[in-house]
Formats: sequence, C-alpha cells, structure tokens
Amino acid sequence: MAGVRRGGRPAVISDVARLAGVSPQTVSRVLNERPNVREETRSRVLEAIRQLDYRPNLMARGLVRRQAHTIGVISFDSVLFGPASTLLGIGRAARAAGYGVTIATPESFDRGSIVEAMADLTSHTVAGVITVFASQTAATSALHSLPGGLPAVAVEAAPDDSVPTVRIDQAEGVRVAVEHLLRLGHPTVWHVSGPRERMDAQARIEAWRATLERAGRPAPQVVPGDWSAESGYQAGLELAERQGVTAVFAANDHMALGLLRAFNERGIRVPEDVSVVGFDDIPEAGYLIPPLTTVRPDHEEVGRRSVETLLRLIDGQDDDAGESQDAGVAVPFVVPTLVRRASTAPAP
Amino acid sequence: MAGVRRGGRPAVISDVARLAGVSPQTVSRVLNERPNVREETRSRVLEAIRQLDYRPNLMARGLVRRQAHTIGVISFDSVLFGPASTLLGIGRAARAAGYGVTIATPESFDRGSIVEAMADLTSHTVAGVITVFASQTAATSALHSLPGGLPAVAVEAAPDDSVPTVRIDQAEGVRVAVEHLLRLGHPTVWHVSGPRERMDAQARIEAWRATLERAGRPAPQVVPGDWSAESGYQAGLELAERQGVTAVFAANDHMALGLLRAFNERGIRVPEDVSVVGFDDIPEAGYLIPPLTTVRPDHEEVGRRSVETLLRLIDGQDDDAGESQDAGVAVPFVVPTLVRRASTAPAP
DNA sequence: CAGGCAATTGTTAACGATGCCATTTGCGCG
DNA sequence: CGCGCAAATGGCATCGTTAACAATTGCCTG
Repeated sequence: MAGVRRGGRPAVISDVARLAGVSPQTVSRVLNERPNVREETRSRVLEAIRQLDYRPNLMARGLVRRQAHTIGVISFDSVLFGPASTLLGIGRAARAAGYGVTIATPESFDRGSIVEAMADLTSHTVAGVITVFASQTAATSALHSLPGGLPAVAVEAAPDDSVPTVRIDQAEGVRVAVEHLLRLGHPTVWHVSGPRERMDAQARIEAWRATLERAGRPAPQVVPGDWSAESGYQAGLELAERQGVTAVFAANDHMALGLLRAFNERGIRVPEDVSVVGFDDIPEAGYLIPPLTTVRPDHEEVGRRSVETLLRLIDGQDDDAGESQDAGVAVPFVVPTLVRRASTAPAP
Repeated sequence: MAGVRRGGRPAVISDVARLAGVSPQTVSRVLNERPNVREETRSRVLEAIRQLDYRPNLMARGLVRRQAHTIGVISFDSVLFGPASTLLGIGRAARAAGYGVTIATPESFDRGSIVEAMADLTSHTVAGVITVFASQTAATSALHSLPGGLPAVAVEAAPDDSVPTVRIDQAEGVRVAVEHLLRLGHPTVWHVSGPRERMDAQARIEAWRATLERAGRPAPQVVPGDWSAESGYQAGLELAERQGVTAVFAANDHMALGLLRAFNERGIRVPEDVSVVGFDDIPEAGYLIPPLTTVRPDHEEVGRRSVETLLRLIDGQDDDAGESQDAGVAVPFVVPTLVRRASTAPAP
C-alpha cells in the first residue's frame, strides 16, 4: 500500500498527470471536484493518485490561492477541563470543515509572550484566529497585535465589541445555581471566585451578586480563588471560621473539591451543615464526597460555535472584501444547565 | 503601529526590498540571518520590515525549502490531565524550536478516523508526527499509514520498534507504589487497571504483577477500569464486597477518586481499613478525602523529550537522507516519583 | 599597478499547485 | 455538409520565497 514513488520523493501533481496521461491541470480539476471532466478521465486520474499515494501539497495550494487551510488558536490553561474541552470542540469542528488547527500556548499572560505567540500564527499560515479564555488584558494584547483584516473570534473574552465573541451564558448558569440554593432556604450564598482578571471569573462574580440582589439578599464578601483545588481548600478553611455560612457557590468544580476537603477536615458536614455548588461538571463531579451539585456548560459546543462563527467571517471576507468584519455575525451564547447531586440540601 | 501596506494587501518581500533599495535576495538573507550582509544594509532592511509590518509567508518558504514548519500531533483523550499536559509540553518545546503544532484528534479509535486524521496532517504540511497515548492498534494504524520517510515519534505507544518512543518509566513508577504498600505491611496489593488496549495501562498491569511476584506475593485478579472516575467507583463497589482487601493501586488518579467515593459510601475507611495509591498526581490529588498518595510522572517532560527526539530525526534526515530512521536515536524514559499523602497507612 | 580574493549584492530559475485563457473535440442542427 | 456551441483538455503565468550562480565592489599583495 506504500505507493510507488519516483526516487523516494513524494509524488507531485505532474507525476500523477504523466501516469494518467493527462495534463496537471486536469488532475487539479479532479482534485478540486470541478465539472467538465469526462468520467473515464476522472477515474484514470484517481487510479494514478491511488497508485502513487499522491497527496496535494497544501502549502503550494495555499500559496496560489492566497489562503491558509488552518485555524490558529491561542489558548490559556489548556490543561484545565473547560479550555481543554473547548479545544477539542474546535479541533473537531475545524477538521470537519477541512481546516487544520494550530495551537499557540503563550508561556504566560504577559504582553510579550502573547504577541510572540500571535506572530507565529500570523505568518500567513492561518485563515483566522480564535482566542480561548484569555484574560481581559491578554485578549486585548492578542487581538490588537493581529494584522489587520485577519478574521478573529474570541471565546469568553473580547476586549471590546470589535471582535465577535462566543461565550457561555454565565449569568444564566450562575442564576440557576444561586436560586437553587436560595430555594432550599439558605439566607444567602457565599462565593469563591476565579482569578479576577479572567473575564469568565468576573462574569460569574457579577451574576452571583446580581442574583442575590434581585432576591433581596445581602451579598457577602467574595472569597478569591484562582481556579485551583488548592485555592478552594484555602477558601474553605477561611469560610469554616466564619459564622452562618450555610451555602457556597464555587466558580469551578476544582475549587469546590478543595472546599469539600477543607470542610471535611474541620468537621463541617456537606450538605447537612453547608451546601456546595460548583461550576463545570467535570467528569469526576459525581464521584466526590459527596457527589457535587454543579452547573454544566457545554464547552465543546462553545468550541464548535466559535469555529462556525470564524468560518462565516472568513467566507464573508472572500465574498465582499470591503465589508465590515462583524457585519451580520451573531454573538452566540451557550446556555448551561444545573446538575443536582448530593452536595446541596435544605438549610439547616 | 499598524504598518503601511500597499492597497490593503499584506506586504511581501519585494515590497520590503523596494523600500530598502535592495534586492529581494538580500532581504531574504537578512531574514534568515545569513552572513555577508553589510551592517548598514541590514539595518535598512530591518527598518523597512518594521515599517511595512512585513511577515514572511511561511507557505512560500516551506514550498521552496521543501520542508514544513509544523509538527503534527495525533492525540487521544486530550481532555485528560496526562495527555493534556504532554500536549502542553509538546507545544512549548516546539514553539521554542520555531515550529508550530497542529493537532488532530481522531473521533474514535477505529482505523478509519485515525487514518483520516493522519491524512490531513500529512499533506506536506508537517515536518514530522508525534502520536500521544494511542492504543496499540491505534498507534499501529496511524504510524503505518504515514507516508514513508516522514519522521515520527510515539509517546508511550509504538506498535513495534520501528518508531522511536518516549515513555514514562511505568515499571519504575509502579514498583515504588507497590513496594511502598508492601513495606507498610500489606500482604498483597489489588489493582484497578486502565483499558487493556492502551499500552500504558498494559504496562502498569505488568509492572504491578512483576513487583508482587518479585516479592513473592500472590497477584489478585485485575479489576478492569477505563480511566474514568465512574469506572473507579464501580471497581470500588466490587472490591468493597471482597474479604481481605487492604491495599489498592489504581492505574490513575481519576479511578482512585472513584474508589475513595465507593469506599466512603460503604463505610470503609481510607487509610485505616484500606490504603489507596493512584497514578498521575493530578492537581486535585492533594485535596481529595483523604489526600491521595500517588505516583507523579512528569508529563510535560515527556512532551518536551518527544519534540527533542523528533527534531533530531528531522535534522538527521536532512543531513544523510539514506540513513535508517531510528539510527542513533535514544529512547528516553521519564522516571516518575512517589508522592506520599494520607491515603496510605500500615496494614490494619 | 595588475591580479586575485573575499565580501557584498543581484539575477534567474525553481518549489507545486491553480487561474485564466486558448485550443481541441464532439455533436446537434439548419 | 459545414457551422456553431458546449464540453473537455492543455499551456502559460503566477503565488512569495529561496538556492544556485553570476556580477560587482573593494582592498591587499607581489
């Protein structure tokens, strides 16, 4: 099956043409499924392609068509469940549309390394860029250092309205979580937040506060975390000292996990003494002690939609080059749902 | 800062040449840091590059140099901690070496989708391929469908010795885990395994059995899992029924987490009644109930080394085209360490 | 001061594919 | 039977860059 090659070098279009007894142009037509090729010719060409194990050189094609076959993704925290899932969604959707995906993971959030990562992507190798879960400043840096005219989509974080954005409906997710707790009779709900410079963390803080206010409840002070179980643990130790804490909403499941551990250590029972809700529905959530009630956003869907949006931008650009970039591009929200498990119970 | 462009199109090398008053070739020399360019000329060119915000077109460069500037990665389970960390390591190392990374995530393990993912990568767009944590059959499919001569490195799973492989030293990691338990006085150690078709899972099973045999202990039957917390939970319920289970080694932390939950549910205390050891040292491991003793492999290091190995192959290929692919390429092992926490204690 | 050599720069022809236009072929119809 | 038109195919230029080679410059040496 290896394919016959001339002199070890991979076959090129003219090899195929020679073997099939046609011109390179005709082979090209077959490759691109263009009309006006006799059926018999087509099959002869296809046979030659098979025999030589020929694969079109995408760099050559991209060069003449002046268009890349790849989507660039700038991703932070790609080891975490949320971003990793989104990346997966992006990868699948892109592949389905015939695009490759190249990923740049800046070393850190500082402007320099982001701009650098960006520059790598933009050397005419990508047709567009998606930034995933950046911080406010990171997103700004990244998107502003884009060469003009390169289509871009932001996941969860755009510096302003200049770039189409796909986001989880944080407000809705947080609302159902907090209201679930209030309905169980808890007088108020504490919040362990993600890092403040991250836009999704910020959005969750605001939604939590807004929901409490709407219900006429006092909003306690935010307990700051950084997404990690460690920070959730520290927050838990802090909350354990406080009086009257009966319900806590953590901005992600990892921190909720740390909370559970801290409460356990201090002899505080969950959910009898304190109810805990997380966010993300990591695959382990149902197997914590106790199983964690949490908000489930469809991260993969976010990835799919961001690709969809980006491709629309790219196509639109081809069609009418003069048109403004965000014209007619919807800003999709992905709505999360509440998953009820054993970590929440009526107020004591 | 935007850079002056002619007619909205990005600048090309001849634009730079014109502005700097030199030939494109000289610009090329500056770009590639070749010698024999007068200092004054160089700075004039650099200034023109800056003014035009010029970025070399990597597709054109790749075409003429007959070489891609990208590494392809075939990755499974990229949402899991281990593979995601390895991916991160690959991404960073590749970028440091001036390569981009494109990722293909096959929909499933079946031959078709793997070959398809492979084909996408290999259209002359990648300089080499790394497969990450594939199953035996998956790795075989993938690597055999590679066009001949394309350098490849396997992480953790190679069908045979035809491809250089970077792997975690499973045997060593498992040995320290199991011996730790035996030294605590446990008569034997049970094992909850990963999916059998995965080579790392298989390696851990074998190492576990070998360590027990070396110590003259009976090896109980393997309790099969699939990496997930769910499967660990099921395994835990099963083990809870059994008599005389005092120590369990889970093939990863997620399953260990499920075990902890199952034991907790059945009133079995960890570590008083049963000791549990995991594998991976996920960031949450220290915050489970109880904190999990586990084996810590440096997944990022695996990624780094696989890039290193691949680049050596790529360079070697350029130098002496005729040479056999794996000649002189070491097969690196990354050695894990044991992290002792509260989930292990002397036998009851 | 001619000859020679190194340093610097320019010219031409690729790389592999497709766009555009020209050419050939086949066939229906007046 | 020849004209005309559509279908099928081929030729040539081109995308942006670099390799290979050629040409120029400047300076040192015998």
